[in-house]
Amino acid sequence: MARQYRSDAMASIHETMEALQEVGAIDKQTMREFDDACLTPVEPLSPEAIRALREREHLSQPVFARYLNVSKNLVSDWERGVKRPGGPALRLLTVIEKKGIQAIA
Amino acid sequence: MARQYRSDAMASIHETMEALQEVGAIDKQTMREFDDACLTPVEPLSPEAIRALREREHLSQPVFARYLNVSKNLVSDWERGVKRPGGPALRLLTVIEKKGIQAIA
DNA sequence: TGCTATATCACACTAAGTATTATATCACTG
DNA sequence: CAGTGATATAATACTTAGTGTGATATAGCA
Repeated sequence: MARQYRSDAMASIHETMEALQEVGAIDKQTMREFDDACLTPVEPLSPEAIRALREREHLSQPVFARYLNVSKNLVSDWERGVKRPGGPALRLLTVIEKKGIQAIA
Repeated sequence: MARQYRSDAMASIHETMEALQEVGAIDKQTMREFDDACLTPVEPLSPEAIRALREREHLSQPVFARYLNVSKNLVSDWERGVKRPGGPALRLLTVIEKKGIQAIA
């Protein structure tokens, strides 16, 4: 329950804020700062953390790779520490970590 | 309601399948094929489509960039057709297109 | 009048991500 | 037991996505 709370709350708050902004009740500046505060920070993931994440979802490397829309070799490289997931890839992994694979399926 | 149906159904079906597999009712092979069938395909996005997507969410380039965990210049490049979003970035954009920005917030 | 945010643009750089190929292991099956 | 297929690791070479810096132009707001 605690895991779901943050994102659900954020979703409804965001909708409310958007409505207020469209109606002119709050200015763009406030909306901008709100959006900034909304962001879930991304922290680097260790190779072990990536493997643990994939195995938590009961997925093989090839299937996991297709979920992320990357090549299967890249997942292998991530898990062996040969390469590090970058900007958008790191965001995807963070989303899966927080909300599960169904969030992006 | 139609927009939510597919992913919600997929989520619960996936949970059921996982439970069946853990209990040994279905084999890994079947699970693999099921996972494959689950994937939402990613189609390339035109520069205009990316811009339309961002504006639909009422986000500036810098804020949109922070949601995706990319630099603000890259979003500008995407929207002007200078660069094309690749593997993981394309998956992120597709998720936002189908489920909204709150899906990854 | 300035201040701030937005957006376009140029440029050089790093490394993420791709494709191909090969190998070893394990599970399933005829 | 041999054979097939999926998984995972591995090496290599290549392409380009993505970064960072800095400059410019514009529009809205105090």
